[in-house]
Amino acid sequence: MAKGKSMPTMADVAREAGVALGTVSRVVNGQQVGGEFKEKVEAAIQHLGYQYNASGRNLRTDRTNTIALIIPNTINPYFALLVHHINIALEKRNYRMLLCFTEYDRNREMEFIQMVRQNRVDGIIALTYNPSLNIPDDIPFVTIDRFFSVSVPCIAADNFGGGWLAAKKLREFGCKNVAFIRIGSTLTNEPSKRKDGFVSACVEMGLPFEVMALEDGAPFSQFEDFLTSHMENGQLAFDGLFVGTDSLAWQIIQVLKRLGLGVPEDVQVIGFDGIRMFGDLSPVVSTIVQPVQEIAEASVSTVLSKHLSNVPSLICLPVQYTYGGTTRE
Amino acid sequence: MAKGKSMPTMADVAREAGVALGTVSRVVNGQQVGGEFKEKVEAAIQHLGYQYNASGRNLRTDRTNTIALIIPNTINPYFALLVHHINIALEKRNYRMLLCFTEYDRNREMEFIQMVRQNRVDGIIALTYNPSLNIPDDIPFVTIDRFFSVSVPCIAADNFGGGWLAAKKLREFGCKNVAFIRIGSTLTNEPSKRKDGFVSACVEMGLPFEVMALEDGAPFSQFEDFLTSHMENGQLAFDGLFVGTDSLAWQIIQVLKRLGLGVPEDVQVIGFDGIRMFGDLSPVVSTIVQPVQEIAEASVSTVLSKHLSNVPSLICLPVQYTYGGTTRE
DNA sequence: TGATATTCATGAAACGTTTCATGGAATATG
DNA sequence: CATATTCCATGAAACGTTTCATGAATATCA
Repeated sequence: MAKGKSMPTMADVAREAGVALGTVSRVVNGQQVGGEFKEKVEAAIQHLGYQYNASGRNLRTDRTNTIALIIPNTINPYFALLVHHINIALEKRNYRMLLCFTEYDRNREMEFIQMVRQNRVDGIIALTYNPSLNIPDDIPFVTIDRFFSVSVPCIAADNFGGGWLAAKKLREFGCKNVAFIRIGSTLTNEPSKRKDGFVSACVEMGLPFEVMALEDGAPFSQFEDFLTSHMENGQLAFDGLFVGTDSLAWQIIQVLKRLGLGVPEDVQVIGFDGIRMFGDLSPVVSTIVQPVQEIAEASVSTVLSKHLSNVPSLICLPVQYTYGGTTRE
Repeated sequence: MAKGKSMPTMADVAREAGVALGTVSRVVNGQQVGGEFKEKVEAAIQHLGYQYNASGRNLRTDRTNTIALIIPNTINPYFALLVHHINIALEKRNYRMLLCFTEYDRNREMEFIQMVRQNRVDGIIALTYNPSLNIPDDIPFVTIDRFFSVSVPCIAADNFGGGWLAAKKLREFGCKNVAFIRIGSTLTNEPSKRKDGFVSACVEMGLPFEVMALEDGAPFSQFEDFLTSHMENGQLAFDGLFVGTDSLAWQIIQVLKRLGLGVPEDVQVIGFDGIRMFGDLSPVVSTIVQPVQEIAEASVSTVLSKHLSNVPSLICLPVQYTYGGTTRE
């Protein structure tokens, strides 16, 4: 390791400044130090180009100022956005992020838990699809979008409210017959409440609805079958669709177009997530936008809060509807 | 920090197993240890649930098994993909990744260099837009897409070849009049070679071409002006466009459609990067695909190679054309 | 002025690991 | 059987920091 042959240490600084080791430490950490001493130490630090060694500090304090983020990947734009905002929130507090990509692999998740323990992270934020994950009880642990137990705080969007809002919006746009479409075995997780909110609102408004749900791994063609089976001479039985995620919504829209249906003229589509093209251009579809920044901020402040026991076990953050071209404006 | 009150150490294991500290260390590190001892130590490790403390090891060895990745953000899909593959390449080698998002801010970059030095990372991989970045010479340093000097290895796609390929493809599709469009002050960087390759191929093939380049921060409307100024009774002067990035290509396509031009019927468009919708669906536009996985792998193996001086100063990796619906198939 | 309180630099200990010199036991060699 | 050799567990030192008890110097008060 070409690591500068050997960087100066506090001892070097102390020698150069003619003070004790502990004095240097207090200067570096911004604690009370007599003016004259402080100047000498700072001069020596400048002169030697001293940079403190985090390894030494970590060892001594048994803290690393690092939070592990366990997440499937960074390819999915929703995850990418989450990583982004969590990093910002951590950095603001002078924390580092240790990223672990699970790729939805449970074995990898287990190994990560072990690895981050070896690295003595100060906390873990996890977005996992493994309902039987063994959550360590000796490290502050917070989940996103997945509820495990009342002793593990969960941060999520208001999925129920999002589903509700989607139904309201479709009604507002004049829809007479709607459907909810989703994929993924998320039955016990927070995002499944999107359906509940949607259904509740439809019932309350007396809006006829149908639900089409596929388990993880089911062939996408089943959606196509579902749609075609609800068509009669070129007309779809639904004039409004609420789809569980933007990604799925996009795929559904391709199918609709292939079936000769216009979006939003013939059928209006609302997705969920708030994905934008290239991360910064306009939203891909009309959608219920997740409050990603707020989720990130809440996750970080929760995992870092010293008294984890006083913290709510579930935090739901408000969502918004955004127009993206697949509904009437 | 609720860190398990105090996790067992090697000393605890040694005591439990009735052996010396160093013996435990050698078992943990898989070094030669007599069978009987090894068993006893492993039993004690199991029994105590011992996990080694990386801080102690880092301090002692002056290595952290961590590489810093300095990159603008993870929102841009190209960056997200890069982060993804670099993480995989590092993990394969039992390295961790310390992520630094610059948000294109030079001050932040400088602070990161300092921070990663404090954290004693074993190397740095950087994708930076700051041509005057002060590159440390005591930490292995590798750049992606930006060439600094022969002493700093740069890994990049074959941008020249990509531009060349784009021109060939447009010609192959029957284009008679083409243009290159780009944005960004990348004049001294690798991606600027996209233009060079494109121009060279056009010249060689005798294909008439034009170049429209905007510096960073210029208003996007100038592209619109450029296009409209090259229109006459609803016809564009070009029947083929090569655009510097997929993101820009997407925006240009929106403008073309607004101007009543069909893509690819009236004008064919090729982008650069290989961005896919939602990270995994089909490509957004026809494009020259960056070999992201290869770039990641090369960056990691280069930064970790012990003898950085024997390493090429520029590594260009081959690109591919992919159909995405904005050219004839 | 003398006694007491306050401030703050000092020196040493401790964090958990790796590594190195030491030497005892077992094995090989003559 | 004596000596040389190998093997490998041991104990201690070291990595760079923070923190704590100590005590000297200064400030406060009667």
